[in-house]
Amino acid sequence: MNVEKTTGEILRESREKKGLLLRQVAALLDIDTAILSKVERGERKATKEQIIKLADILDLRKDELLIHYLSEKIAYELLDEDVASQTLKVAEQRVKYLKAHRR
Amino acid sequence: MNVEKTTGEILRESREKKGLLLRQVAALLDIDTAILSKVERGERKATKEQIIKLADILDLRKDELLIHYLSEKIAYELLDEDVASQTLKVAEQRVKYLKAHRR
DNA sequence: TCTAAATTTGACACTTAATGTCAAGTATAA
DNA sequence: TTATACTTGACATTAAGTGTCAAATTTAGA
Repeated sequence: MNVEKTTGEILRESREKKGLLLRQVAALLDIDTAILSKVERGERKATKEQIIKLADILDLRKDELLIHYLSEKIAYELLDEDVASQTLKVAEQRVKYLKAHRR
Repeated sequence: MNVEKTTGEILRESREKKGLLLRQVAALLDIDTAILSKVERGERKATKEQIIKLADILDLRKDELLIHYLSEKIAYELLDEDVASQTLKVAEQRVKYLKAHRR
């Protein structure tokens, strides 16, 4: 997983590679061009639903894009914590525990 | 790190061990008793500031409690994703990358 | 048991963050 | 140029987070 590119960069590159305009993709997402522009430049975050649609529109692997997007979101949430790495390790254990003990 | 207890359970146990009342701790946090009750029972999330104050009030290690709290928050955010574990692994790489390349 | 204190519950108010639109501005390229 | 694409910033709307209050319930001691 490429951790050096932002989700926005991936989206922009993919869109340009397909020769699509912001306007066109935004229309498919049913949002204003301005938002998509901001998403691609990292000024705004997309919603999960938009990411899923974008994967479809841009022929990207849905799971990969989702992991990219979610991990970026979480990384930014924790970036200012100096316990960030430990938190993520514990979070992994928690997820494992919670999924096993699903009520 | 104990991943089987919720943050709320830890807070309640610690408070009771000290013989403090909800009313008393809530007053120190400057919130209504109702909120603290809900936090301890997992019906509401505390804020980060409240967690830090609680560590002080209840003589808990601040970093440990914070990791507990943050990891729980993140685990719940991802619990419904079937890419949860992968996301957390990638998030770790991201944090490492972002911290190294801090602008 | 009685009853006072502690806790829980739910309706609601307030604030902040997220998500979006719009229109005017800037950049690009034919 | 000038038309098209993109960006910017002010603002509106909506959703989520955080809180209060008062009534209901539970708990524990006399």
